[in-house]
Amino acid sequence: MAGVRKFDETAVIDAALRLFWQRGYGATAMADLADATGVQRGSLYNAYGGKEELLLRALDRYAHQQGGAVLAALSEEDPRRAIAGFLQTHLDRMADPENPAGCLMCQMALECGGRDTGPSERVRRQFLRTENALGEVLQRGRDGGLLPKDIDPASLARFYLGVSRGMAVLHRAYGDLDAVRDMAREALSRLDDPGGRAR
Amino acid sequence: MAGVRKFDETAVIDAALRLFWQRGYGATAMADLADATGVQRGSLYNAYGGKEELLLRALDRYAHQQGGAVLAALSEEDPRRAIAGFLQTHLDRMADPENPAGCLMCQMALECGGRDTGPSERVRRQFLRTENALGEVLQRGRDGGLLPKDIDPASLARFYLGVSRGMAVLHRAYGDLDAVRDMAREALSRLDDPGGRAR
DNA sequence: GGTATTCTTGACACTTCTGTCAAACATGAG
DNA sequence: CTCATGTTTGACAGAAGTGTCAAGAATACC
Repeated sequence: MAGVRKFDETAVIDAALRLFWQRGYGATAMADLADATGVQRGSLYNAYGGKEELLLRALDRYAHQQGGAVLAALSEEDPRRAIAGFLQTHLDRMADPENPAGCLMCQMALECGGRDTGPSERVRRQFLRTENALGEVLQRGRDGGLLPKDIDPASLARFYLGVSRGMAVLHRAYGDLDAVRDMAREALSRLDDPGGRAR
Repeated sequence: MAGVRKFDETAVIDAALRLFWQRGYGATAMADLADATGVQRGSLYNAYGGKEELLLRALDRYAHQQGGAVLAALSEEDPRRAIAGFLQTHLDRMADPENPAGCLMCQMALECGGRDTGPSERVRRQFLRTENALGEVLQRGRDGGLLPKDIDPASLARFYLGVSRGMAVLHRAYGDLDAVRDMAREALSRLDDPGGRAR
């Protein structure tokens, strides 16, 4: 093997992640990537083949970064605290002024969602992964008696997945966290148990 | 006044609405609009000036169409049924095979949400309108004793707005209504009152 | 050290999209 | 009927994006 790659691949994927997140996939050109990274367009084509592959890598990277925090939150034993932590993960990301508004995964879900292309498949898989992780937490909570017996873990998992998605939309639309925080709080109270309903 | 417009303006805005919804704003070219409507590109530029104005009109039209159903649902006296009807409105739209997946307003919120352009301002206004309508229903319900006194109508309004947004994301990502239905059901149960908590 | 392999660079050809315009056309108003 | 006004049409110029490639540069491997 000779002819070693000069540029920092991590930096390139990070830049792609950020640009796609900020401006959207369609509105980001290869030239923008080249400008942002200082890597020549030709090198990017040589290394990745094209824009879609860069998006796929950015999505994987994003999933890896965010997924770490999400899984950490969901590994909390108490199911309510786990779900609260899950929502807090998203709040934290949105509160970070370094990050563009919203959620890359969410935006690509909508922008690429019409066709069944690679990116939309990747997004779907990621959503399912999250859904499953949420479902396990809820199932465990129900089985352990920490959550009401009459909940439907799979259904609630989709609910919380959707809530996190809705939060991202509100964040991007409104530009602030007020509505996002409200939404998280109200969603969390779905698990409240004021009359000791857990049985 | 002479030189009368030949094409059906409604048909053009409808086509724009559909194309933007299906493919996204950036991925739709003026030529696509021209192809879809049979109207020459030059005529479209003459009539609307450019793509952004077409998006604005499409958004207004969409808001008008959807807003009608939403307001009708929210005019139901019983607040729970009103909220249920609100969510059902979105379910109905997504269940209609004529419609592209997701929600135009939602998609433009994300695609245009980074910059503070005309479209994103339009989306924000529409979101606020919906939020307010929801808030009034919840406020009325609380004041009338039909909902628990301890709810926060403004916060819950944002919650249900966000839920409807999350539903759209899930619909577009998954392509089916299963998760969407689950989400609506779970969100609605936030208003449940198993122990007669309304006081 | 030589060599083969891979990366980099800048340029090129091609496609797509935008925005504009002059000329032709149509029609309501007088 | 005539005219003024606004629309349609097709073409044009230019900007932006994509994908490719040959030549040059760098380096691991033998």
